[in-house]
Amino acid sequence: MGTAFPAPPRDEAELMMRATALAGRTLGYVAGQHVVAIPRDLRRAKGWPGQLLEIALGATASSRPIPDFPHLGIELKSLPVSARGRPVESTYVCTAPLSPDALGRWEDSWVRHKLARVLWIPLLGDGSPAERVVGTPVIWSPTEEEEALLRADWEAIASLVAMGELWQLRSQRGKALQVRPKGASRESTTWALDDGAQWVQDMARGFYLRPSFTGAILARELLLPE
DNA sequence: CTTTGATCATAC
DNA sequence: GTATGATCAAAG
Repeated sequence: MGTAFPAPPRDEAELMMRATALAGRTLGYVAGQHVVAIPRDLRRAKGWPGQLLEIALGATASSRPIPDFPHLGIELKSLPVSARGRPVESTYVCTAPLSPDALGRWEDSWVRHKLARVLWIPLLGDGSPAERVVGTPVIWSPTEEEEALLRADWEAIASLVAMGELWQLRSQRGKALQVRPKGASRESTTWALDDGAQWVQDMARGFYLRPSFTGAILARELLLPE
């Protein structure tokens, strides 16, 4: 049996060693190693795969707004993929603040910092959680092209927020980065500055990466046919 | 089949 | 409510 709660990895190399060692294992096996209960499906345990991988790899950030491996500056993201290695879901990045001050500039935005270095762990299979299989890990930082794409999408969104045009924050915007609802329900709200510079409650939203964007990363790093 | 809008669990 | 971990499920 493995250690219930492994210590954080010393460095990126050790993290990659651990991640590589998980490749080919089922989530059921990994859960057994760390004495983690397995849900029968993900309908009421949507974050389970990600949280299991955090435990298995020694992540420490928990629910704090910092990278999963703070001392390494690395964010961990599980990524469900099809048999052909294509992402089947978008990837949540972070909350989208709806006021210009909170959004800040691209250079010091949450999105840019979170995506500066990411460990992607593909997960294969769409059956029971226990039967899903860990894929080959990918450690990634945005290329110049990818950063430019993210920046352009982010700045288009930021300008809408700056003008208080909250109704224009639609999911269809953005080639790589989109804004979508993010909350417990459609009633989940957050404070926002509207076009009359008044503070109002508006639907809570988050930044997400489109599957085409994450798919291109996997295809390149794993030499998959696109 | 892909995308969008909605939703679930948990910590604080 | 804000943050983390995301996927579900209806619509296009």
